[in-house]
Amino acid sequence: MLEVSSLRSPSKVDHQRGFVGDHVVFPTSGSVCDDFMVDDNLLDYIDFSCDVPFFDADGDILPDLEVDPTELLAEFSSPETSPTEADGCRVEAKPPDDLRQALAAAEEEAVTTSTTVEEKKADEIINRRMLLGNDDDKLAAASGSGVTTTRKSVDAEGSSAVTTEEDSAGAGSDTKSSSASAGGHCGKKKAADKNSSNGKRKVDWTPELHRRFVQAVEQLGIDKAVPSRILEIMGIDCLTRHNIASHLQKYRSHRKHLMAREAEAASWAQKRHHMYAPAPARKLDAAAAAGGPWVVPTLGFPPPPPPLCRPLHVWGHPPTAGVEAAAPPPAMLPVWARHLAPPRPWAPPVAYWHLQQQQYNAARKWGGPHQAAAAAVTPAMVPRFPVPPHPHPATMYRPPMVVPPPPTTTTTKLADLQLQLDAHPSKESIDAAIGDVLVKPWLPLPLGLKPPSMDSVMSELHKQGIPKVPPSSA
DNA sequence: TCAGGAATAT
DNA sequence: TATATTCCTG
Repeated sequence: MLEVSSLRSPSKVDHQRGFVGDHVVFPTSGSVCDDFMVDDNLLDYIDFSCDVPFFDADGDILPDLEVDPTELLAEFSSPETSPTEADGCRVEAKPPDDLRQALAAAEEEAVTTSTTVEEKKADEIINRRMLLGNDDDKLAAASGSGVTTTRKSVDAEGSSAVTTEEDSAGAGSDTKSSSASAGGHCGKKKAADKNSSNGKRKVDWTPELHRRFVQAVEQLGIDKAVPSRILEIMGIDCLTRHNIASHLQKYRSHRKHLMAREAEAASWAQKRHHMYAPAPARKLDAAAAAGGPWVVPTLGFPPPPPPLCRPLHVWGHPPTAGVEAAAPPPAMLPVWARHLAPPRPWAPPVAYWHLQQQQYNAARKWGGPHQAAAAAVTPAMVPRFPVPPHPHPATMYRPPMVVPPPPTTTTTKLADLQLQLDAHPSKESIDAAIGDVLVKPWLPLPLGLKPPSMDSVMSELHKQGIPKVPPSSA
């Protein structure tokens, strides 16, 4: 059968036939099979137990026509020929006479080798039957009158498409085949032939198919999910255990990879916390976690912010597509403890952004039932933290001077003092701050500034109403 | 003999 | 990169 147009661009016909190029296409709700669209879930409508095998497109297309049309046209295109004219898509528009003759010869050869009009019709019928299932009523409705006769003739004579397909498939792909198909075991050879039409065909794991896969895995549990059980639950006969095994391998690989990344991120966050939060600050963090106010660290870098990420749903599996569509996207959760949130936006490490991008990208492919939610996490929605102006090195380690607004009333003054007492660093923190400035002369200070003396610092603190801290008993 | 899984090929 | 195939092991 000659199909020049579908050779280069997957057409509607290709989808109806169940393949595009070398891939079997399991039509989904988003496919172009509008003619056969019955409801939103076409997958459920299709009978995947298709006893009529998937046909190999190669048998319908002349091997000679696999040549890129641009190559054919290259001979005929003059230097003045525009690129669009040299495009293969222009063949039908204005084919050169020589090319037209070549195509005609090829077409004639195609007709003589494989097909008659009836066979063309039979092919179309069978391909539609692939999509519609085996129900004869549907078949008749789809193909019109004369269907039965044609199919019978095909079945009786042995469809040239089927026969040559299987033969060519077996011959073509067994060049480095396993012993199962090329080892000479008749039983296995027959089994291989029986499934050759779908077994040899590359499975296109559409989102819908993957969704079923994920549901099966979830149902079994990731540890107990084995190909045979998954296949059983999925209930798609056209898939083989090997197909499932291969996909499961990739599924586990992706999952392992992402989990490792998550663990790495968590570990990194914990290290950062211990590295940059001084012990007194950690005490205050604990106090803040207990409900108290969070205290701005007076020394060191503020802890970097938790990149807000939606929980990884790449490998999560909500029960149904309907629930998934109705469910709102998962809430943004900070990777780090909430009480470590910095007072201002902070630039996240680049790795986190990349991680988010990968999560987004992976979710789009591997989100399965969560693809709708994953689609909501567009890159634009992933928060980008503006990079704050880089502080001058000279002021980087300077403890900020607390300048409270003048109290107006006694009550508010007391409240302010209490707030300061609550929020102010402990004695150890103050000592550390002073010590850093006084004891570490290598810390740079702005030009013209001298390190404050202990007395001046304590005086400043006293002015702010902070009483002297008695010597630590420890 | 078969299934599972990792490694390798396409 | 995605999927198929091969090979090894239990």
